[in-house]
Amino acid sequence: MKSQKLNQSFYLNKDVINVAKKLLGKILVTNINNTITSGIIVETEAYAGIDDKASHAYNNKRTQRTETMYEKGGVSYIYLCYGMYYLFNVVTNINNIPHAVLIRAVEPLDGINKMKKRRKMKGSKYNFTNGPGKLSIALGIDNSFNGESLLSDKIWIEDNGIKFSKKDILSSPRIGVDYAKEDIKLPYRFYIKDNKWISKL
DNA sequence: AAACGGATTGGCT
DNA sequence: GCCAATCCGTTTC
Repeated sequence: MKSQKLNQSFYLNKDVINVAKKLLGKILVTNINNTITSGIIVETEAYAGIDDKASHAYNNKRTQRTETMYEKGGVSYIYLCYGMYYLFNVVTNINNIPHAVLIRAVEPLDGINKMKKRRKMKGSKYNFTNGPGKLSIALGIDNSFNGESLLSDKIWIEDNGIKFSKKDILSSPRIGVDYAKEDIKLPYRFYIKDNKWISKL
């Protein structure tokens, strides 16, 4: 099967949980100055908008930062975490519904040497895309990608025909959202069983 | 194997 | 001023 860029309708899906699961096995690609780097998405988290206490858009919060999430599905939402990491999210649903999926880990595919170089790791023994901050550095994603269309030729997601069976898709509570009160426990993190590139068990 | 602290800055209470 | 959708090198059990 020929690799196929995901189209607008994929991102307009109104069920962000379903999109988070369907993104597993898809390929996240960046093209920066004609350098292609990519990875297979193996870990995601759904953030379900205004009713989700873990979401930046909880309670319909609109700020300069969150405004990107209110856009029509199919753009990227990038924000700075802990003052030093740019995390990549896929905006979903229709205009004004601020749903998003955080990509937490990818399995390296194309441009592996380039990704290692961007990560500036000493030696080669380290995983370099098994976490949301790491994969952004590896793929060259920074704040300039905020609001960028996923139908563009700078960053996009494609379907290579990879399919995981249902029993290989596991769920858990989301990582690092201890502030989210009762929503801490929601099983909105999805990842591939036994995949060595996920951020943690 | 686990625990800890430093890096570094935007966005709130 | 404090905390955050993190990561890494170092220290301690």
